[in-house]
Formats: sequence, C-alpha cells, structure tokens
Amino acid sequence: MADAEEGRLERLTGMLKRRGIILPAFEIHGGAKGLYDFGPVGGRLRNKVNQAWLNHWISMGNIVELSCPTITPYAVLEASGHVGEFSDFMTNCNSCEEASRADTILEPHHANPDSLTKSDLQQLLGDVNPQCPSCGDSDWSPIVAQNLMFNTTIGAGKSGRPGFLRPETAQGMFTSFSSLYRHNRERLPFGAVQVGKGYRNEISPRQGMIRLREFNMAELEYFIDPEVDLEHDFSQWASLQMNLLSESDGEIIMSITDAVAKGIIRHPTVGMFMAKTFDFLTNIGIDSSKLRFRQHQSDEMAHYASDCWDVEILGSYGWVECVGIAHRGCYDLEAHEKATGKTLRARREFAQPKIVEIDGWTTDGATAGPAFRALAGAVKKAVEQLSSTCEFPTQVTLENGESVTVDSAHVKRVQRTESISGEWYIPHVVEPAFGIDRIIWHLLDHAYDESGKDGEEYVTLRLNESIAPVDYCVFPLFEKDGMGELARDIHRSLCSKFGTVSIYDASGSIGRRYARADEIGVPICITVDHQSLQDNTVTLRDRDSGKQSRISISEL
RNA sequence: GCGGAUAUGGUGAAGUGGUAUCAUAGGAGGUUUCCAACCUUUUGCCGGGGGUUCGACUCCCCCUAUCCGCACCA
Repeated sequence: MADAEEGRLERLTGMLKRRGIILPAFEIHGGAKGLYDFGPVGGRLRNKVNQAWLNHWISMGNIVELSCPTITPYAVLEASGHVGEFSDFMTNCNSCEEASRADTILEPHHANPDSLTKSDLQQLLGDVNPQCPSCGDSDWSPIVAQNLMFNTTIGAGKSGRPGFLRPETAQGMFTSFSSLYRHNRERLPFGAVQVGKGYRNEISPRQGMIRLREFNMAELEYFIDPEVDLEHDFSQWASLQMNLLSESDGEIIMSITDAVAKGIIRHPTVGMFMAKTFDFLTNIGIDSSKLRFRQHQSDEMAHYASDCWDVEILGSYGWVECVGIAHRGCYDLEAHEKATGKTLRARREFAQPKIVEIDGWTTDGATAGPAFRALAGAVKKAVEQLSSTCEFPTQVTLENGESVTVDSAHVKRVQRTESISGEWYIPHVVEPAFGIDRIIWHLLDHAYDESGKDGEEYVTLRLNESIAPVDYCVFPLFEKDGMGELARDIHRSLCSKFGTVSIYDASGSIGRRYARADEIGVPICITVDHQSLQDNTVTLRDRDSGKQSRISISEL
C-alpha cells in the first residue's frame, strides 16, 4: 500500500511537470531549493484559486481587498515581533568554523535558553564558554541573529534602509487599519483580504510544495469589537458533521454549530470562519472526508492568541496544515501602536453617555508658571491628582521625585460635569490564513485519478469546474474538408469570452486528444465532425462521465 | 544544519573508460481517427565545476538539486 502510494506520488509529480502545471524553478541553471514555477497550465490554476478565494470572502459584504508591498521596512516587522520571533541566534566556533545555535549549545546550562534575549545569551555564553560539539574547543565568535526572513536594503548607498521581504501578508493590513476604518464608515466588524507572495528563508524546504521559500498566501483580517457578541447564523452548518481534534476532548465528530454552543470552539467568530473555510475548500474540490480541524494546544499557540484552529488536509504527505484560523486578540494593532505612537483604534459609543462629575484642582498658569518655571508642567499633573478636600499650602511629589510646596495662589478649583459619549478601544482580530500552494497541491492530489475505465492505465484530473485551468478543448475530427476551420472559429469565439480558456488541438487521434485533455482536467471537450459541416452541431463530451451530446454551435 | 540514497531525451527507465539503448511523449505527413488505433518520417539526453586519463556519461573531489530519516518550522 505504501509502495503503491509512493509510486502514485511520483507519477503525479511527473505528470504535473510534464503537463506544465508545477515545475521546479530555474531548472536549466540547476534549480533552486524551495522555489517552484506554476507552468502554462498551473499559472491559470493558481489564478483561479486565488480569485475563487477572494470572491468567497468579498461576498460577505464587509470585506475589502488590499494589496500591500512585499518589501517591508525593518521597523514594521520589528514591531510585529517577526524580527525577534523569526530569529535563530548563531555563533561560530573560531577553531573549526562550525556554526552552532547558541541556545542549543547552552541547553545543559540553562532551563530554557530559547527564552533568553541575545544579550542574555551572549552573557551566558561568555560565562559558561561551552565546548564546541564538533572540535571540543571553547572559542566562540559573537552571537549573531540569523533571521528566517530575506534581508534586503531599501534604497542605495548611505540612504539605504534595512528591510525584509514580508514573511506574511498580514502586517500590511494592520498598518492600513486607519484607511480600512475610514473606508468602512468607522463601523465594525469589517475585514480585509490579501493574496500575494510571502517569503521565508527556510533552513530546509521539503516535500515538494509543502514548504517553500517563496509561497502564495491568502490572509483575512477580521476586526471586531471584543465587547460585542456578534450574531452569526450557524443554521446552515447545523447538520454538517465535522472532524474536530479539540484540545480538551481529542477527536470528535460534531457540527461547528454544536462545538460553538458547547464552548469547544471558544469564540463564535472563529467558528463562523471555520465553517466558511470549510465551504470554500469543499467548493473548490477538497474532499471533505480528507479534511479536519485541529485546535492548537495552549502551549503551541502564540501567547496573545486565545483560540486557534488549523485546517489539516490529508494527502500524499499525510495530514498537512493548510489553513490557520486564529483569534489574535488586540496583539497586532497594539504592537504597531506602541511602536509608532499612532492611534489604531475604533470608537465605541455608550448606550447612555457617562456623566462624570469632576471636582478637583488645577494650576493657575499665570502664577504657577513663573513660580515653578520648568517644573510647571509636572506640578500641574501632580495638582490634578489631588483630592478636592485638599488644603493649601501643601507638599506635592512630582514625577521626578522632587517635592515642592504649592500654595493656594498657584491653584484654582475645577468643578464641572462631563458627559462622555463613548470610548476608543483596540479592535480584536480573527485571522484566517491560507497557504494557497498547499491547498493547490491537495486539490491536485485529490483530483488525480489513475483508475482507467477498464482497469487500464488512464489519468483523469477531476478538478472542479470552478478552478479548472482550461475550460474547453476544441477538436476537429479531421483537419480537412473545412472541419479544421470551423473548429478554429469555435475555439476563437470561446477564447474571446471573458475569463474563458480554450485549447485547439488537432494532432493525434481523437482518443489521444481526449486523454490529453483529461490529464489536465478540462471539463468539456468539443468535437467538430462531418455532421457539423452540414447542420452546425458539435459533440460535447463530459470529462467525468464520458457522455456525449450534440448541441448546436450557437448554443455554446 | 547532520546522516543516508539518487541525478541519462519532455516523462519513465537501461548501459559502457572510446558520445549512448528502450518505452512513452512531442513535430510533420498519411489514414472517415469519437475515447492514448495504425503506417511513414523527424526532434530531443549523460545536473554543474574541477581532477586523473591519449580519451570521463562511466573513476575521484567539490558544488547544486531531488527523495528519506533527525533537527528546524506555517
């Protein structure tokens, strides 16, 4: 069984290469690890999957599409935590030049070296001075952070600023929050989607398209008010049993509706995106029996996340994570706020304005200014903290620790009633993130059917019509007597329709041409024969059933 | 990054210290050709770089890529 599966995987990748779907990139120069081409057929496939994905989310009505640069300044990814999180700290042995990870060689000397900062590690390395695992010497170079992101310089020469190729598309959507907020008339919830390239300089790309250095990702950021319980209508998924691997209950079969009701899915909006993700994947042709949701363990989730579910799809490489749906809290917007000092918030109006009685003190600028000079600002702050019953003169302690005497001439009473109509808050984010390459791989894997009609070796790629890269093949039964010309006319007229792709093929026997079309998953083949010349009808042949029907050319 | 295996037409394979064989696919022509039919003809390959040798696809070294473990990781 394993051998048969192995053979299948090789035949599948061979076919993908032979037919121009997925190929190793730059092969004539020896190739490059972790980089793939989508070929003349695959390019269109990728595009259709991207478009289906965009359409699926934009149809929600409150989701907009963004396109942000892949080149990203250092500061953005520093704020997001990627500069720190995506790093390994490396040190070189000065004797044998062997590179080692600092946290690995310090493992015997610290409970959790992974948690240390660079300078802590450097300190510990100097104190312990461990032996090189390779040559036994103890002479280490300074620690350098080796990041899994691709470095680049934005600009030339001295004006160049450090940057990276983005490791995910999400950050651009967070940094665009203000624009999104304005566009959506300052009302939550709303979302933004983006499909595009991401880059990670993986130590070891493996397993074909499963781990790449440049990959296609599609991410959605859905901004919500944490204090509003969104109403999601789960009724359409109520009877749909899902394969769930939950953190507390293990493997269970349950509808998403029930899992949300029981609190297994901790947030209804996460549940809603899980259900809609299921719809998307099955709509484009992922086999629902080879799909499951796996909840992250608490220690596996990023510290800021409150719930995270992966969609795993079963294929030739086993269960592979293809989508992650995470409740990220306010982490991202807050991180960019902290780093920039800009406000990335939404406003929440109170049902009833809050009436606040203010009764206290402030300074009188005319007297306090000359009296306290440079300290006047700090004195004002301190005085505004004083109770309304305070009596002057009094000693106040300033921020810098100094103590000054404030007397009644420096202050004035403040008594007023304020009505506060609302407040600003940092929205929370639910993020479904899709690995498009991995999804495409599984679409192909699930669609690849080697079962010939009579036990013969015959390949059909049973791709869903919505993503099939070629819509029609047009064949003249013979390329003579005018059949070729008629077939070319039909081909041209199909191609001129928006979004329709047709292939004209007149070489080889008709059976061979059907076989070629089946192998790249063309749903419908159109054949022009002698009868076509007389009555303007053609044969339509359906890929999956093989059934033929005659229809008039005008009905195509 | 460590260990192991591999690298020959587009694809899948065979083989040799003296430039390569087979199947399949592709092009052209023929055949009333509807599920990889047939006939003729044609195109196309030793991953890259060094070394040994009169001569290297073959032997040696390095590199690159692929696959499998380990490690790492959306």
